[in-house]
Amino acid sequence: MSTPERRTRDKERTRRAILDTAERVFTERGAQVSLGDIAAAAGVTKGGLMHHFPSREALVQAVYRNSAHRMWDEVRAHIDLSENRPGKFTRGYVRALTGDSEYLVGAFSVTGLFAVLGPPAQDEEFSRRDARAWDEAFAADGLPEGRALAIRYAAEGLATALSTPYLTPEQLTVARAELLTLTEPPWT
Amino acid sequence: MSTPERRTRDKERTRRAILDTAERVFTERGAQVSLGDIAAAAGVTKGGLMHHFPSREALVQAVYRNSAHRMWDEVRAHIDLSENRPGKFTRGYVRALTGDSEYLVGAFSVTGLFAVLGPPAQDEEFSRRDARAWDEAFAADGLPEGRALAIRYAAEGLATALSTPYLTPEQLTVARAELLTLTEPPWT
DNA sequence: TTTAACAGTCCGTTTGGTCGGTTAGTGTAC
DNA sequence: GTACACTAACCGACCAAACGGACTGTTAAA
Repeated sequence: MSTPERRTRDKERTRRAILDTAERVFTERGAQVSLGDIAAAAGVTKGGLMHHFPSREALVQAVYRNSAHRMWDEVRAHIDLSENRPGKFTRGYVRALTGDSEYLVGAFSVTGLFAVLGPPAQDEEFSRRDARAWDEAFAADGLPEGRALAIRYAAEGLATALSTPYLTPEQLTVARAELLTLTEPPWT
Repeated sequence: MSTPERRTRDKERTRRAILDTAERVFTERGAQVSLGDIAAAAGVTKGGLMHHFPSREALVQAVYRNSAHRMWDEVRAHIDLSENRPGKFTRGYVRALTGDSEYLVGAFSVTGLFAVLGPPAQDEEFSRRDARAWDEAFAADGLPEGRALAIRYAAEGLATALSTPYLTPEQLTVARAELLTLTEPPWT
């Protein structure tokens, strides 16, 4: 049959399930959740999880990298290719981070969680490369550096605040509109 | 004597030492550090720590509240009382959060750490009140809401990024200057 | 002498990780 | 096409270490 039937054992399917579940559980309950809890939430035993990710460190790293990639995907998806003026990338960044995508919120939370407060030096080289890539993308966007930095970190601050119950949808809407306006001239 | 001599046992001194040490260790190594490690870093045994803070929850709550108070103190200290125009409070906020005070960085990190990703409902009522107080302070500052939100969250994003090695001092300086400029008219 | 700020020890629980066993998938020979 | 062999996905029981917290002892302060 052409329709991929449901098999009881599927390496890739299980791996994905564990990865997605781990990301969700991490963002919901913090970084200290146990492997047993993650495994249970993913519908596997801890032994099964250990088969796919030989250590906790390995799982954390996989979740982290996966989220980092999703960040890029999501931002690219929010770039309006028809815009032929500076700030295109920055606007995509703002739209992605301040949008209502549950998907992206998880990715950003995990990225921040492990980048800022997670296990030290868990994936240093990768983090450094990723940070540089973001810097370069913003630098190539044609906005004055200060303005770009302000907008960028405002978007990140908003994305972080989205995980709390203290940022109202109205505030988010207003802030988002302001950030998009700030990407347009005059910049002075 | 009027000079407070160094006593070998001093409730308040020890409590402060534990509190400050705990905050430092939390920001350095994440929220999962053990009480034993905190106690050792503070120069006390775990038993001694348990005498001052009967449970882990109690210690976390004390650190959290302490940091929240320090945030207010630091921001107030950075307000220029001679400014007689809108944005006074917001500028103080920016100066405090984007300054180079190691002191404040720790406070903000811990606040964010436990507010966003820490133990759920560890001090919910207090958090809610605190969040409302910040909202009201910004609302009373005379800036357009969107502009105020953008600046506020940019400052917070920058403060968060300060804990990482990926924000250069030059970037911080430029971003800080831009945020201060954004508090001034014209606001469009 | 009394109080309380500690130190030191112990225990039940939880955690990350290991290991041997079980069974579903897959290639191969007939 | 089906029987067989082999690989690997997955399970379940287990262990040593670490943890939070309770408890008892010790000693500086009042």
